Amino acid sequence: MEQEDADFFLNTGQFLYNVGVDNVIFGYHEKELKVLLQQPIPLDKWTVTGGYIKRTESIEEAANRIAFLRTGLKGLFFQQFRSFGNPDRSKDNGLTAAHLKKMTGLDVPEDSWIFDYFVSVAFYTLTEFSKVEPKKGELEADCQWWPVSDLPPIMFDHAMIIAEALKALRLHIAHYPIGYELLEEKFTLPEIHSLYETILGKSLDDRNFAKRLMATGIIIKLNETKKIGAHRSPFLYKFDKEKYAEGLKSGVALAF
Amino acid sequence: MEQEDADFFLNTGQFLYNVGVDNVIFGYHEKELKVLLQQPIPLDKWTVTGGYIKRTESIEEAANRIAFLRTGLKGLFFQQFRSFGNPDRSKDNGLTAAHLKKMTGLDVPEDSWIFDYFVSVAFYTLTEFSKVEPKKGELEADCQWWPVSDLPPIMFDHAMIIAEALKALRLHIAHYPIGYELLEEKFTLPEIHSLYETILGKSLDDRNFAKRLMATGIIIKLNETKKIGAHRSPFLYKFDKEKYAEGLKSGVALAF
DNA sequence: TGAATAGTGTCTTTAAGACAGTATATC
DNA sequence: GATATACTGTCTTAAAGACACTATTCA
Repeated sequence: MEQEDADFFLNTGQFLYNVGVDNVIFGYHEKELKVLLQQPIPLDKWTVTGGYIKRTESIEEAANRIAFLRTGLKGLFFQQFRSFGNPDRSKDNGLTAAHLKKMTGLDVPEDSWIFDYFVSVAFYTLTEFSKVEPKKGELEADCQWWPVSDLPPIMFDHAMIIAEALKALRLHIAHYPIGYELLEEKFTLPEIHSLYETILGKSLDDRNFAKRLMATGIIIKLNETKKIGAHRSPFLYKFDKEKYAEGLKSGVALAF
Repeated sequence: MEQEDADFFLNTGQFLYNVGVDNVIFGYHEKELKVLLQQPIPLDKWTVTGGYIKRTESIEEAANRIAFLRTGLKGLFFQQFRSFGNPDRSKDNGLTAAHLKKMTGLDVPEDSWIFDYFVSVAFYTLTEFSKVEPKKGELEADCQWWPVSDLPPIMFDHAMIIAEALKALRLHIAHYPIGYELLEEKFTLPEIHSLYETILGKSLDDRNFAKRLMATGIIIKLNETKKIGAHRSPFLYKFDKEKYAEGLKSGVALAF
């Protein structure tokens, strides 16, 4: 990848300058909310996954392409929530051409465009993380899931980006349905209840939760139960696709 | 301005490439909601006011600086609402180097950075438009207020940007206090009532409006009345600065 | 039959929404 | 006193929130 690298660090015209995309990829599994982070180089600091925008694609397409590189998943639900830009945000004294050379052997020009002032258009997305095997990029040292409640040291302003993403997600959940990407096709009431509790970070009264969720009409009770352990079998539900799509468009009232 | 122009069109390093700021500047005055638009060149098409980001400033600072250029106002309330970016969004066959040359006499290179793919970080802001004398830039043909309900032909994707800004403003109004920038220091209930009706584009029951607005505590009734025509004099109110600031931070319930 | 989880109904409190008559100022 | 606008209170309805018992499964 010698020549490609040289081209990349010089940016021969494939990518936009000074603007990129950052994806806060949230992953849910069994009452745990995690976020996918990567290590740009072997430092004990992490960033959200992000990348550059090709001249031929929209910012949304860039976000999708970049998320696919790390997760192997396509067609995720994406939500743009804010853009970040100031001259100091990409400054981190750990990330220099010299350190990159030392750790990776790559010759990166000190004035490479990748060290320039970048405005970041930030998106968040949601997935079921047990299905995802994170794939690190060639220029990254690592890429893995971290619990939202117990993050490692974060580089740049990415701690703020994650915090804002979580805020946007929690606001979003009050106005739009959520869960399609995070649950099996058929799921139980306790499962979706835990999902909402985990994302919102607080407990929700089970009776009121069920009452209101059913009132929206976005889920349908099935005539099957899920066999679990030595306990009463819970009924299975599925999303009403049409009502769900309509809720995504025009909103639902779910202010838990 | 010869040399400066040449420098500008070549971008000698003062501005970021491929990313800029667009401001949807809303103006309110006597029950009318307007938006400040400019004509980049003498075409019968208009854009929202926008500009480029200096390498030394944040995107918020850029938005403030650019709004100041057009309105002469500083310290406006700004709200970032979305970023727009796709390869085709800046394509408008009316805006070419040849046409610019013809209309303005300026020699703009056909491959100037200003014709490139731009990601736009969009903000909206609010002001009292009767106090503002719009100032067009040197490269613009015109700059003036247009009623939101009766817009001229709009260039690029700026009709969508305006529509999204209005949507964001109307959503914002339900969660945060508004009006500080749009009303005199002392104002009457009917005045703020009209303001909300105008922004929301619908009529609000006067009794319920007053009840809820007072319940938030963000306005204080004064012991003065405003002398108007041959009618009962309405009481004056002012914003409770602290409650207002707190409402901006943590939100208020004003879902009209 | 004990342990663990599923599932649901009612009451209270609060907020939203609809609605109309009295008060005040000026001419 | 005619007119135009300011101002406010009550009732109804809907939603939110608090709360606890019964049902099922199987070890």
